[in-house]
Amino acid sequence: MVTIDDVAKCAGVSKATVSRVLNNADMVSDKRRELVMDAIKRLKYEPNIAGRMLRKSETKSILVVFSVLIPEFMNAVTAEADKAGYTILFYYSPAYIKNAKPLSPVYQGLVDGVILQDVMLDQKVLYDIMERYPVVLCGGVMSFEGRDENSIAIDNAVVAYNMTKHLIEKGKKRIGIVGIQLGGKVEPKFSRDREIGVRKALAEAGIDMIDSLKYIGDVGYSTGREAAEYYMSLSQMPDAVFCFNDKIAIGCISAFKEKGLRVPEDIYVAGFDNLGITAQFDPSISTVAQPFNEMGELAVRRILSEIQGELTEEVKIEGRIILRKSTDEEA
Amino acid sequence: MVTIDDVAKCAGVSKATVSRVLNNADMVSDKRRELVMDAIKRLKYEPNIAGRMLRKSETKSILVVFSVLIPEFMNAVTAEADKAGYTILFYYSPAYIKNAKPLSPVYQGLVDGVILQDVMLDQKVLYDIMERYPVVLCGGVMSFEGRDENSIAIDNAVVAYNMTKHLIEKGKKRIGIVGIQLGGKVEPKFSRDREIGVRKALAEAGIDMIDSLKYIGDVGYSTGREAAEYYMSLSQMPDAVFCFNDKIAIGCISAFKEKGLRVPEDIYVAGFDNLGITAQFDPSISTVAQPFNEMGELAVRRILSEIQGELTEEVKIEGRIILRKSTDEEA
DNA sequence: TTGTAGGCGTTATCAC
DNA sequence: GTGATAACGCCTACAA
Repeated sequence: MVTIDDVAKCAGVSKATVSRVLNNADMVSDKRRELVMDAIKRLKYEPNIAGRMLRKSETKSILVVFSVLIPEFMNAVTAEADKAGYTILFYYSPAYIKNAKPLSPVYQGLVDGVILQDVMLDQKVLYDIMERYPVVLCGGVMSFEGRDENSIAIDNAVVAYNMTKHLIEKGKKRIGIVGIQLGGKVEPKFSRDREIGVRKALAEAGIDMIDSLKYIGDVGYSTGREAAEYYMSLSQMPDAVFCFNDKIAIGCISAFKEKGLRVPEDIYVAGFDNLGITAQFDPSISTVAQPFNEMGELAVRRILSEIQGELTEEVKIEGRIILRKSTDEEA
Repeated sequence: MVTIDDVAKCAGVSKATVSRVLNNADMVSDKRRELVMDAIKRLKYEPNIAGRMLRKSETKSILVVFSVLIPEFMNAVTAEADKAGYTILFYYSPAYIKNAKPLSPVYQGLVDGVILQDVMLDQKVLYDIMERYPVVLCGGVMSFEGRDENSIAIDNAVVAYNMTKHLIEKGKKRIGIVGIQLGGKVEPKFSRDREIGVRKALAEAGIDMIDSLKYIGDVGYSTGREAAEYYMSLSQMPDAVFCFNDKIAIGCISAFKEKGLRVPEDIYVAGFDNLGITAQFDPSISTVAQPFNEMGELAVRRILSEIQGELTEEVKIEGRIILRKSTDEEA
């Protein structure tokens, strides 16, 4: 391991000087600063986290706990943190965490803050973490009571409302929704919000939401298949199905097609998330795109401002509906 | 923060004794051990990780650098490490890394070892990391010269050979392949290996590989679309296309379908990776499944044995071809 | 502007 | 068995 001593020797200065260069103290002569920078590069030196932590109780790294991989988000988070000299570490976790066990790195104090992306925890565990670190929530899977500015998500009700309005304008009246349950039990906030949006659009159009057309299951293709089978078993099928994620929509469409139903001719199906595959699928799938780039950047900026005790401006991020063939013959 | 000193004072012993109690050294008298345990409980003492890390230069965590998310792999890695009391941290990186910048956690002494999953680095950077930490390679994206037991991947040539044999048995003779390039430049080892397998199967069947039927591009749907367009522009099209990943296969099939070509009736298409979507797609897609669970477990066991300086037995893992409609009318 | 020195909390090596 | 003590790598008074 390369230490600050090695750098100092290599650059022919004292380790205090090296430390000063690292910490941007500007009372270092340009000449020595350059010497030091050179040595750092040559030796590929990076300050040892343990040493720094012990001394400053600061690690310059942020933990992102995630349950869903979104490359765009990961890229954005990593890049934004990098700008500020922070390192992002990812920790993979199930979408729903009941106890704190899966979060050991959090408790080891190896990071300065935690971003929870698409992870739903028991409120007690959440508050326990929040006592130790700044926490930012991402993805709308759960809500903070109070600290709403630390919750980063699109307004799910609004986009669901817009999508539903589109279906209604296309003449659909019997709209089924497929909601999401995590760990076979809990419906995350974003799913409940989307339902609220759907109901609002229906209500405004004077259409009754038919409760029996709501199906709920976990994330994944099979939920879509089950939903499709359920709908096909009804005496009167829905004329459109709004699935609360794309995998569900894909499973749903596949099951319909296998039984000879045509999408969109016989029934509309919409998804959510704008996975790459939705543009490739036959039919291409209407869905909702989230600005994952912005979300990642925002999450990092938010957590850094918490860590550094500053305030940031409130930024709104918005989902955008994308209409494709599965809900629009002419698309 | 309560330290080991506080505990020592509270229990009326030296901190050395407290440390011994904590580290299960059994040369502590029962009487003092109890005293210490009592104090620890009363003060809610938890050893400071930074201190321990600094002293032992052991972090009990492993970094997994990945460019492709495979939930099965991540689960397996996390679970297997957990068994041994290790924590897995993930670090997201592009598939092809030219310099060491994206690997800062490695240099910060945050981890005891590194698993590189589907990440291709400059050889110089790789060797540099290997000088500092045990490294295990996963996914066949590059090769170790020498240390082959630390390279975990299926035998890509063999499965590609098997898939090609299947195509040949189905009567196909003009077989196109779509290879993979990372960062727009480098063809990873697994792609080259797959080509070797294809060529071998063709050679054995006495069929000439038609070089103009090889297309190469990056991972992703659009490569498949480009390949399809390329093939359709030829005076004589291939009768089967073996794409070296599923996204490419999907893009390829989509483009064919849009031009009115039917898969499998007019042309066969096979993929690689067994993404969930391949079973849902229309037509369902023949592909190769990799045992990601085993790979994850194996990778962790391998790296732990490196860290602890033990030897493990050599285990072979194998890919498995899965035949579906896209290469088999009756499937 | 630079270097020296002390200490953050822990464990390991000594003596006793 | 037990207790002093010396590191581990870093940052920051303080002295020069």
